[in-house]
Amino acid sequence: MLDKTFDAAAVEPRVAAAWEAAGAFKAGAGAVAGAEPYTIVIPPPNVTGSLHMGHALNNTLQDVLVRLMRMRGRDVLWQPGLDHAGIATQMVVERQLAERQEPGRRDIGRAAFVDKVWSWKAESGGTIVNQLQRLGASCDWSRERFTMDEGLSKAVARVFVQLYREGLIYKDKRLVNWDPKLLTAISDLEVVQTEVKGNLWHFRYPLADGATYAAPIAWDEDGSPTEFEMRDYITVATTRPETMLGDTAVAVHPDDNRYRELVANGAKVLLPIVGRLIPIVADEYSDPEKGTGAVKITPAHDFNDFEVGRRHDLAAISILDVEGKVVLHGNEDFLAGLEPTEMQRGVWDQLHGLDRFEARKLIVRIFEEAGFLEKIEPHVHMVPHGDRGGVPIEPFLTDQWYVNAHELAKPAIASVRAGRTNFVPKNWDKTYFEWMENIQPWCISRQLWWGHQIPAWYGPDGRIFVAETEAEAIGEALAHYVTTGMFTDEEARLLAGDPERCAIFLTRDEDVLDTWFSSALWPFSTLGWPDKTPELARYYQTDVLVTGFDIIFFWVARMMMMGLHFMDEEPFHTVYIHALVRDEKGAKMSKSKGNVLDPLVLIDEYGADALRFTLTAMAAQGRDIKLAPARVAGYRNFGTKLWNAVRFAEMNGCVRTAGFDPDAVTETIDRWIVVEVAKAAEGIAAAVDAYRFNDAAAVAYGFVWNSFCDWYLELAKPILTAEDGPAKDEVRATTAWAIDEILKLLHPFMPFITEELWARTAENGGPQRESVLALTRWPERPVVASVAADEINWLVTLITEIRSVRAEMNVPPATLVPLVLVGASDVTRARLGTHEGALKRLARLSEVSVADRAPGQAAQIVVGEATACLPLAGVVDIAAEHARLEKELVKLGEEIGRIDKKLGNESFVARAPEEVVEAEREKRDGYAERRDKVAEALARLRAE
RNA sequence: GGGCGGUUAGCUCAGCUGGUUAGAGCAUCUGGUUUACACCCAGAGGGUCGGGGGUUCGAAUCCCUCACCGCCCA
Repeated sequence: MLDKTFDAAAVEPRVAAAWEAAGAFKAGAGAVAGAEPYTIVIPPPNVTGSLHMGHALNNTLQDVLVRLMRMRGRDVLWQPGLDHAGIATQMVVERQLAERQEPGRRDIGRAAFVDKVWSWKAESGGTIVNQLQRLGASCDWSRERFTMDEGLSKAVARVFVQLYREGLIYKDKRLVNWDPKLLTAISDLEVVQTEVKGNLWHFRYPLADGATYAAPIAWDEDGSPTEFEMRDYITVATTRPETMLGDTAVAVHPDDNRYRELVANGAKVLLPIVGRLIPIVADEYSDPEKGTGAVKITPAHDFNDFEVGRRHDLAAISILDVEGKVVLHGNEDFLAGLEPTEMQRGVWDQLHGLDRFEARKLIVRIFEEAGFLEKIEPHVHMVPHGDRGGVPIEPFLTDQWYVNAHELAKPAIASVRAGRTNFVPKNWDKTYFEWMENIQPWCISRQLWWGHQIPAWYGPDGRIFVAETEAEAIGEALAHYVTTGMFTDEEARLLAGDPERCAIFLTRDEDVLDTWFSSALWPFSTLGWPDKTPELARYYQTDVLVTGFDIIFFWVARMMMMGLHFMDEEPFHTVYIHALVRDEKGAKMSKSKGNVLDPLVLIDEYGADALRFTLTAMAAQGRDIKLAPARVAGYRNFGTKLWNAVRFAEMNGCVRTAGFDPDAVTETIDRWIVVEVAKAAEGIAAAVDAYRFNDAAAVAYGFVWNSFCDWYLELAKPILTAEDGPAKDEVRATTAWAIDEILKLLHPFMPFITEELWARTAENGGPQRESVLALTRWPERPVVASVAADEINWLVTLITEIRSVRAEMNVPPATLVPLVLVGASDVTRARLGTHEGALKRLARLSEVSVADRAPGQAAQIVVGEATACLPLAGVVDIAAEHARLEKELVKLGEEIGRIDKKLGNESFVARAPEEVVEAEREKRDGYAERRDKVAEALARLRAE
């Protein structure tokens, strides 16, 4: 006997163990012979991560897809794994070393540090895997992969080498986003723009050689200048004063009349503090409306300035070191062409070695003291910050490795254009195109130790040898240097046999690759590529990538590029973009706001099934999910409802019957529920196929609660309480069968409770279960038209109407009243006979009869062709009944009037489709018939 | 500034390609222990579908516009 409620906490681990024992999630488990593969690769969570709501939603949806497909007999692989999260992981381990007061990364050296990272991973990495299992994610955990695995690393090396040889990977000196705290380059996508309250400092740069110009100082109403003054300086505004040390120009707009002559005359500015003569260039980058229309140009410290510098062939002078400290001494680029005065030297000495923010203060002070500071305006602006390190990033000029993303993006764009890969919802392709068509070179090198070390070696002359292994690189290098005459054949042979000497003469690039470089290969590297494995042949192309829109650039774009280049086929034909989970007020969940809902806490409180069902039910396309715990509680109740329905069946001896044939049932309610099951199965599957998860959940919920519990079981009660007999046997068997089907239908959404009930119901007898529910076939029965549905609809309407009238007339529930049906057809009379028990029970009737004439003092309800009369002399307020009928009459009159107006409109009748017009006519007839009957009932009442 | 999306019952949201009496859950109100379930049952109230304009025989649905809100990219 089942308890009154489902104990999720106790059951979930047991069910999980049963799945594990059955190998239920293994690739191909439960597949029918000759099944088509169905593949999803999990968007690899970060090895340092723990489960948040986004993961919970993402993986619930994948699991719904995967479980449904598995039940339909497809050869399913849901490939799990983790990415190694270069920066994040390195930070975690470094922090741990610091907390334990152990020697730091640089003290112990690279090899020892990487060992520490691996031991950290073994101990505490990947907690999210267990958390995903708690959610019920039916991944093939036996195939779990990690981007740093040997096989995946081999794939990374192979890809790097091939792209290098194809010229699609190259080394370049460009501005990168530099994190001065973590001392590494990061990609655009790892940069977050944060609003900062800063200042706009207005600096006066003196013009060289006594040049002057007329600057407007007063304007008329139209904004035309009316007064001018002669100036021997030009004012620039900046949010980053310290970068002025690296200024190499001042830019003005070519159409800006104020400066036209200065530009034409080749006037120069004498850069304060530095003493460099820098040109005034005309460039459209500068906005004449903003400030003075003149802007300082620091190509080495600003992305826009870098482009301006390129256009005007300006020097890029970097004045900061990797930690963001000013470096002037020994800075060749800076010193070039300068002849500093004593005073300047003194200032440089002060500035050298200062942190960038300290330098800022000092420079502002110097400008102020020199009278070159015009004004300071408070200014709120966006400052790029590293998403891991949290400090403002510094555009920094360095040598890095790049992928020619522009080239790789071309086929990736074409695939989506041609519909070989489709976004769901469709409009996300705009975001994809927007980004892909403006894609920048992808900086893939990172100055970290944790990650795939770049397979590039440098010879003594700096020549680069790129190869998958060190041995190959040495071979190539020696061959090369023999041809250049550096070594003889003999020397080369000796060197090749002496690894230690090789290591001295060839040094490997110290940097590692961006984590996303390896994630980009995920859809095929996890299947064994570059080896030609059976899994690769079978499961690539995968079916769908399920992810959030914020990750389109990270995963979708990169997987598309790499998949197409190396597999000649898109990694997935569909990209389902789901919503963001927000708090109940619609705010993004964040630790600082303290509005984070922890999925694990919700699982503890309500069970994994409740959380999953909630997320599924709320996963409407194109709208964010505002999650309130009350919703989870509501769907927990749904689980309890199911649990109790099964409990009720158990109490009534509803045991599964061997060879039960749903097509052979004869009781009306049984014939009805058989078809309803088929409808629900079809509705759910169709909705999931269309990625309309919320629709699927709604169909399942409505079917189980409203159709099955509220009506089928209630209608079954009179039969189940009656004497034993064939009807009771059939209802029992049908109930047991229907519950089996319901467990299947709900299983993709609520796997734990359904699996548990699948096992518990088997304990009550009946045939042995052939497998766990997870591997049981999904119900696929044709939906057929059935007269039983009409009959049940009639019954439901009749009961509902009677209940409604009773409530309205204030008939106490305990009072049983007689029902007299007037004007009933033969069919209705027959139905009345069939369902008398249910009718009496559910409408709380004392007796049911038919008559030719309505009894007096009765409430009257028109149901189809008949009128149901509740003789309520003494119980009912006849005046109230008058009013009720009159109200209904008015309402019917309004409806008819509305339709008449429509049908009276000539162009409606002429232009609307025939079936629409016909439907309106039928509707009108129905209303009219009903109106007549209600009018009759009213007349009868009045005559009394 | 560019792009995307939203605005439907007190709340959270459905409503796909224009034809419904505009739905659901929660909340509210009324009543209820009846072979499961009070995490329950029955019944009820509540919306001029953000404003304005247009297309159409017909608009919550398509178009334009305005307002407000949100997100992404500058």
